[in-house]
Amino acid sequence: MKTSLKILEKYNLVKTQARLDILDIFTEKSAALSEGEIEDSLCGSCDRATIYRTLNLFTLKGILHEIANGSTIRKYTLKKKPERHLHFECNLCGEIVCLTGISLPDYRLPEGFTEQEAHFLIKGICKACYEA
Amino acid sequence: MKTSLKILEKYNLVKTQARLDILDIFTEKSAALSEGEIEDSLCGSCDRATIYRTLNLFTLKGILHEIANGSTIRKYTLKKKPERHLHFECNLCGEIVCLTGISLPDYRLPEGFTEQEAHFLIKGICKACYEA
DNA sequence: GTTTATGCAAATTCTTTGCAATACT
DNA sequence: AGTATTGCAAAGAATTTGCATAAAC
Repeated sequence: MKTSLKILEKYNLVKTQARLDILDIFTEKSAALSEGEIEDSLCGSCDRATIYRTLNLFTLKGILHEIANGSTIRKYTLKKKPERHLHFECNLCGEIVCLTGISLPDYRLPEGFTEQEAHFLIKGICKACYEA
Repeated sequence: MKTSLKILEKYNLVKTQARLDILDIFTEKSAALSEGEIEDSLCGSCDRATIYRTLNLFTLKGILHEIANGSTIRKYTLKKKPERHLHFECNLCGEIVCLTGISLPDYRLPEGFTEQEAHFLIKGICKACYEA
């Protein structure tokens, strides 16, 4: 069965075309995506409001994960385990990719602080842009 | 001489009241600030557009540093050395503070990737909220 | 006196919401 | 059939911009 369908079933969500289409994009692309990029990929087959509502729903359910980037445009990726991993945002092309396979730096929070999520973002020049 | 005045001189910027006032707030407060919070602090003595223009100018000049949080509201702090340090955002009160004094062991980026900035954001419950 | 910054208002961009129409179970 | 989702349009929030006025050098 298709991955996207499986995800909707796992989370007990109504299976609609919009949700399947949006999940398809995320399972195909490894980079983080914004609402606008999804809208472009779907070529108008799905309304902007629906995309926003779907992104919010998926984030709430834990299917997607919102990247802490320095911009006002929200970007999302499929949520992966382990939760704590590095993201790399290219200052030239703007792509945000997950750097899996890189061990995270270790740190200790001060007394009294409790960690719930960690967002590690490295900004710089990605391999593709460097070689271009 | 006042710190704010020194900063403007160091960066060769025209010394205006708005810039001094905004810098004063940053030197007094340790938490990251948004345009809205600065506007409130200034009680209308400075226009919204001016605050935005000033924040952008200071960021461009390297006086301020934009925090990579996951929200649509931009927050800034005075730029400190070392550039790579942890920020902690409280999920209850929303405050973002710099966790200086926490050492970040090294990590290695994959071949071909060049680092220009690192943004490490831990989200959770801050000490003040935990104790309240 | 010239250059640069500010204030105001309007425009842009990103995101959310109300509501009737449609799709899903 | 009944509930949940979508599309449309309008509203909202954050940020930027044009232009005349005011402040800084």
